[in-house]
Amino acid sequence: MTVTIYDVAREAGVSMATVSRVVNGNTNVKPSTRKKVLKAIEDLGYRPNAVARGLASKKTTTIGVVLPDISSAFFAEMARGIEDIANMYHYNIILSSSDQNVEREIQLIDNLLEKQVDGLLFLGDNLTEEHQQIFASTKVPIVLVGTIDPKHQLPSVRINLEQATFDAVDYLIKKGHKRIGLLTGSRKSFIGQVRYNGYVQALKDHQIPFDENLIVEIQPNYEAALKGTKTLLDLSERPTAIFAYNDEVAVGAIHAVQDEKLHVPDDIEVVGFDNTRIAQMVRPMLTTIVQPMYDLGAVSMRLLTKLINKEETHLDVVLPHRLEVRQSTK
Amino acid sequence: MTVTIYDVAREAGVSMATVSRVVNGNTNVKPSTRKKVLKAIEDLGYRPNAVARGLASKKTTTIGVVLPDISSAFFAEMARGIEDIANMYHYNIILSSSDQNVEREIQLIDNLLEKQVDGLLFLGDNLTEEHQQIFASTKVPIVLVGTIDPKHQLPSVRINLEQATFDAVDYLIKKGHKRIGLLTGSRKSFIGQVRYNGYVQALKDHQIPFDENLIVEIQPNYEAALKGTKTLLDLSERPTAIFAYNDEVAVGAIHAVQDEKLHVPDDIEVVGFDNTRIAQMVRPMLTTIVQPMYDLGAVSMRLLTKLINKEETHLDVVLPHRLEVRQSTK
DNA sequence: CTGAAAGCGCTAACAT
DNA sequence: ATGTTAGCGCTTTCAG
Repeated sequence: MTVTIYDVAREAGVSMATVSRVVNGNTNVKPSTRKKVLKAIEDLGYRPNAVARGLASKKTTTIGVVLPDISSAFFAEMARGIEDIANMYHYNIILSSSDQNVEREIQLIDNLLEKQVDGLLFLGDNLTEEHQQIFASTKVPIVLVGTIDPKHQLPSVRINLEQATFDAVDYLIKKGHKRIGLLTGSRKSFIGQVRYNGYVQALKDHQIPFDENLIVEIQPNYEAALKGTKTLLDLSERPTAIFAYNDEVAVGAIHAVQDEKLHVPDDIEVVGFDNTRIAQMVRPMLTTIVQPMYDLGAVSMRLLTKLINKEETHLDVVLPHRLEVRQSTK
Repeated sequence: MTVTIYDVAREAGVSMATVSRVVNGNTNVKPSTRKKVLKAIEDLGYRPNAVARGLASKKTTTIGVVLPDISSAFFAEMARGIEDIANMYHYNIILSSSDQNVEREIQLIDNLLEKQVDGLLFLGDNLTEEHQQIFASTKVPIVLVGTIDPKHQLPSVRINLEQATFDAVDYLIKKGHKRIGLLTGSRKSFIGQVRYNGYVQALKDHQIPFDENLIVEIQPNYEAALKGTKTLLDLSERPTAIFAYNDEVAVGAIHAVQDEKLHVPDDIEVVGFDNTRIAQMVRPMLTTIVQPMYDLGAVSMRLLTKLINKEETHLDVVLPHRLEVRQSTK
């Protein structure tokens, strides 16, 4: 039924080794026999079986990607960066959304490893003991994207999240704000902790008193942001600025402020995070921390190819971030 | 180095066939020997090699997905639907973005076929002769998502695009509009043609004269929408309503209108398409055609599993759409 | 309920 | 420059 390398060999009157050589672009083939083989391939409609090749060569040219949610603009953009570079190096990617569920993450990684991926890209806020364990169980190269290994043992590419958070809060403080609301994710995750630290550090540097009430932990989505902001606005002494976990949350914050007949940025200034497409698609346009999502994906994929090829490379890449000032701040 | 099924067999004192049986949950194994095998697996840290399994069984439990751009909210949402159902049936997905480039689409499909995917999901506006050809070259089940095969030979799941377009324009006409701008994609693509037809049909049904100037073909993104809308507004006799290709374009249209110091919906009404997350995250919130993106992905993946298992099933599934009226129309 | 043996389609030495 | 020969790690009859 299916035509194999063996059929091509017979048709072309050569051995399968020779067919394999021309298929794989090996130069040691006489032009005339190469032509014969190519013709046989064409005639028979031969399509190489990558699974067989993978078994024989122990390389699958596919890499596994585990991320929280592909439907999120943030991760989708990273995924695109990953894909483009993967493609450039002739890798395919197997994508899996984990919803940040540890058990599921582990299961997905295990599954990917069974599929013999040549490398693994992991995007997720938290690196538990279980993660460390499964990562240690394999020699497949792994790189962390957007996170960091608390133990600094795994390669990663990311921005300096604590610094970025610090920068945003520092910017607000320098504009005179003393009460800055923080709409953030769970402080139990590593990332949540890091961002919390950045916030606290900025306050400390300017000797501004810390108020627990100004910290609201939410799921990072629009609806939760609406509610979380309401909580902030209902405070007896409400904040004059809000730093949001990401752009979607920032948009929610703005709308919640507007719902209270207040004005952004005149009454309350809002700063987002990420600079996803939406940042420029709302009015007022968002002042936000620019995180180079596409590049994070692209660079980590590039790093992974180097690891796969056992090339020398930096193992902890920190990409630049910056604050883009637009209309949601004065 | 790597532990194989053979190692497990030796450790457990059984044959590899038996190990294979317990790994694959075959019932014909005595509980006591099953236990022995499980212990050996645990002790050795055995991880089945899916590539070898794929070669032997001719099933890879992975399906290929070709879509225009994973970083687009529209496709990312569909991808999530695909993924969830794929996971439910224990399939992995290999994702590839094509940028709607025909040559690249063909190449990606070919590559996926080499990888012996068990099924293929294709999302793209256009089905050329080349597509038909490569699809015909394999017996791997294929389903079209969001599009339709002009020749009605391939399974597909979609909404009735022409009807949806008609509905939106019809709605606008019934509100008294006679000059309705259409910000659309290229009419050369099959989809573009279908949507154009829906627009024209609605006009015809209400005996409203057609004006070519009201049709502006653009790339479906925010920036292009800004420009395209400007073109529309600069018309000597400008439209009183605009129907946009998708929500992002609609947002661009709204902002372009506002840039001209006009008001939405009072001066110009705007209708979007898709109902992506952004529709509710802008002010005014978008009136838009609701396209069930997640379901389109989920249902097509479900259909694909049926095809793979050679089960009976409908081959042309049309999912419902509807117009969600919000603030961008009066 | 369990084992033996023959592939699955290809790559990679090793010869020639 | 080309052919021969072992596997790669697993599934799947077929026996027993």
